[in-house]
Amino acid sequence: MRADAQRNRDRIVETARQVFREQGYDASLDLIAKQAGVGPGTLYRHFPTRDDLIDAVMQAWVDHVEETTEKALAHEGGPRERLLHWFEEYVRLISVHKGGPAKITGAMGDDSSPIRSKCEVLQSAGGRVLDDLRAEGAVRDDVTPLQVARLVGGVATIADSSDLEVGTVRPMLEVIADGLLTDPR
Amino acid sequence: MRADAQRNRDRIVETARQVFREQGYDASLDLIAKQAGVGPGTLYRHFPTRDDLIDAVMQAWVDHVEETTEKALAHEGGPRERLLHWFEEYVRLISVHKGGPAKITGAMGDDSSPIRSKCEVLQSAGGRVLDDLRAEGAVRDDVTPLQVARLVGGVATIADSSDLEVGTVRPMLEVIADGLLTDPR
DNA sequence: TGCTAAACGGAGACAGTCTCCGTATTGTCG
DNA sequence: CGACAATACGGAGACTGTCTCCGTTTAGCA
Repeated sequence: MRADAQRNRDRIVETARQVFREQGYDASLDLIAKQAGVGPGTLYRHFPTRDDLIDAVMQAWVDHVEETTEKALAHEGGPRERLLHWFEEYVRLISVHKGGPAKITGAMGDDSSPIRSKCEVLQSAGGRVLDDLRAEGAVRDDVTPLQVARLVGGVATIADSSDLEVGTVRPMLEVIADGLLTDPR
Repeated sequence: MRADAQRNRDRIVETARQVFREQGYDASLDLIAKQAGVGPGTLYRHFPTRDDLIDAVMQAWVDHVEETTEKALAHEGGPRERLLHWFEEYVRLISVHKGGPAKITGAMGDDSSPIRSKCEVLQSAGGRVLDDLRAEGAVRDDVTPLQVARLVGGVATIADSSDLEVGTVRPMLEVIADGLLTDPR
């Protein structure tokens, strides 16, 4: 890639990161272009669709996901405690941007989604948490990680669109956790 | 209201019902106006916001909700069976139009939403199902009907945006149900 | 230094939302 | 019946966002 192209690409991604954080994923792309000091054409050449741009923006976020997963796996406590801890981290992770929960949860299980690769990190993270608990016989095994992701993602989506406080989701996550755990609470 | 105003209002609602069913709730309002044979100004005078129009369209749907609720309350079977039956009916009800689950679940608990009155029917219906089960001591009492609506609405929202088959949601609803029920399964 | 492939960027086509205001219709009252 | 408010209509157009085309510029190589 030519040097100027690389420079512009970087500026667009950096600008997009800020604008998305402030205004959500449906912010105007032309505005992002202008703010980055490039023409709309340049933005659209680098990122033909909105999702392609979101994908690029998420690169740093992916690292954060991986780090958080490690911590969640090492979390102390009983199965219920660990499961809930992961759920809360998960909601926090996908809610960093407005509209994020819907976007990410929607992309899961959709092989053709441009941001699918990014969701995979999350999905495998959830899979690991679940596998660990399953190995102890703590959670039922007739539910797939994808289904769990959709359950928790659904709650996060509603919380996001209704501007609910993060703490508000806890009781709902508990219901899901209790529905998944095998042993009596 | 003047006779011509009433006539136009009716035509707009009827047209909107069809267009929403075909294209979802984000269909173009100017197109609905044109299709109804009125100017955009007329549509916007009758319905200042999109939600106001959706509210009017939903009037017939409300009757359907009430009828379905009666049946669900009369449904035979154990607590788990009855709860799940209601969940499935609920998902079906809010998913009649594309985008419906997000729209309806988002409006719940939002006192200022124009479509709130319509959601109330659903909410009280859910409350009745839950109350009945609670009276038998079958479901935990530390979870509010609103939280249950959000849990189930979340699943419906994801299913709607991911174009999932209706049958696909059953396992997820089971998790929620099991998380709510008090007795061992 | 000159050339060419690569990249830029902005004008503008297109679509949707929503408003303003001149025009038309309704229904009432003398 | 006829006229005159009050009410309602509707479309032109302002505004915003998406996305493309193509004439112009620039990087990087020989």
